[in-house]
Amino acid sequence: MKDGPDISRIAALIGDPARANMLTSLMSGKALTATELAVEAGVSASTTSIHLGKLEDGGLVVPTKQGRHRYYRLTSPDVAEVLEALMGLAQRTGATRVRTGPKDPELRLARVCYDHLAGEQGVRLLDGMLANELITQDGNHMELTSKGQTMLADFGIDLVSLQRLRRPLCRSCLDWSMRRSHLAGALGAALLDRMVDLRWLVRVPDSRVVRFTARGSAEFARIFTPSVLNPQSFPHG
Amino acid sequence: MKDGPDISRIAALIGDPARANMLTSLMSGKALTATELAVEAGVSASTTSIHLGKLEDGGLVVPTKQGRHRYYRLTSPDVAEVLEALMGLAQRTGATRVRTGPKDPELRLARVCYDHLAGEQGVRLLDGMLANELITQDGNHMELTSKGQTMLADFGIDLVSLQRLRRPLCRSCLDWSMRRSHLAGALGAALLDRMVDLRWLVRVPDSRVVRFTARGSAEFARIFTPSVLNPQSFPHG
DNA sequence: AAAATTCTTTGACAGTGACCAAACTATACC
DNA sequence: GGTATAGTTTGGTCACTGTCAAAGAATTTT
Repeated sequence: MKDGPDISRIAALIGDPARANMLTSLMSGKALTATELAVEAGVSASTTSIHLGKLEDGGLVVPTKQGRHRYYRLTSPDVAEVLEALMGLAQRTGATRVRTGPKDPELRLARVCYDHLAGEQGVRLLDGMLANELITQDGNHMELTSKGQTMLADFGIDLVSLQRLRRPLCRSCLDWSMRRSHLAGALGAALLDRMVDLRWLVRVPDSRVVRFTARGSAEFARIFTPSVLNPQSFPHG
Repeated sequence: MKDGPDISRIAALIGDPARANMLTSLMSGKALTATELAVEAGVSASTTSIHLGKLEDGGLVVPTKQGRHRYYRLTSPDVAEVLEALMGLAQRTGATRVRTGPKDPELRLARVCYDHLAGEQGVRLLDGMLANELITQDGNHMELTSKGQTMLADFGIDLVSLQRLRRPLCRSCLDWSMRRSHLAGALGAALLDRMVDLRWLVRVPDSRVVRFTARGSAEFARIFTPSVLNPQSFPHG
């Protein structure tokens, strides 16, 4: 009766605390060097090397050689999605980290999920885009409306080059803290980039947390909030 | 930088092959006894007992004492969702079971995901319901339309008692084989039950596979296919 | 009351895997 | 070319966990 793919190999990879820490660190979307990951995981360099080898064999991370550094990143947003799902279950079953840091509320409000915005604000973003009919959703499949295309072009996002990527433009990703979907995919990533460019938000160093600036917070609410139904004017910066 | 819940505990639980087999077996939605799970996992009764103790401590399964049997089931559909997500990743990273049985194509077509329909037909069901405007979706949050309420009542589903449950009525669940969402939640479960009652489909014993009967296949296509946009008449019985 | 069954506990064993320090390779900087 | 830095490999230790058989507890059947 044990039909389906074998999940134990992958789960075992994530099941080691040191490796889980490395993977969680990589959820910030940044590629990290082996040494940085060693510090995150709290183990020696040699141990880290072995762990990273296993993660690579298992297809969870991918190295990029750059000079004498090896930068590691998650293989794909799919991996990030599974990690988010696990975090959700871990939290609900009470397996929360003992030191539930002061960062926790900030993390719930807005954080990076691999390469796009997650948390309360991430969910709000997707809700707003759906309500404003910038995106239509049908199952897990989402599409940009023509209204959405105009709006995003105005917002400074180059849709043409995004569509040239092999990666799906819109995808939904389940949020561990909100239990709702937020926007992933190439568009989700581009939106995060653009908001950082506009200084709507700044990334907290060495963390997944992002902080909205005062102006960013106001603009974000004005433009991506469901109640707003009329055409918008966008900042150009 | 390792912000967020600790995922390694849960992943480690799933990471043991014997336990992974047990959990995968429980994806059929049936509660199984310790001995049955021992057979599935291919380990002795004593080993099974220890495994089940750990899974219980970890909050992944829940026992029900019944006479001299102990029936185990997954704690919640959340757990099933994580398992599905892991199966998806496992398959994409090529960690497929070596003996990729003949059941595989059937499994992709239609299977039970804990308590609702998954696979190609499961995805088709949700697509059809969205296209026919029986359900609206907004992020991960879905709601039944008034049209949907009428239709489902006609179909023989008691929405009043469903809504009395604590469980959300509509929920989407990501399908490992299709990479699309299918309908979970109380309604997803009720629909599966009803289709079994109507003998539209039969469950293959000791498996997650479900087989559509000839009539069931025709009726299902007629009623839940996106192209159908007009009011339907439903079978009663 | 005795026998059969379901499951847990105990005790013992084996294998695996995580870990580190030190030696080694490769790249970059001066 | 010599030295610092980044990462891997090697060798060895330690702890944990999965495993089973056999005995024990709980419950049903005869």
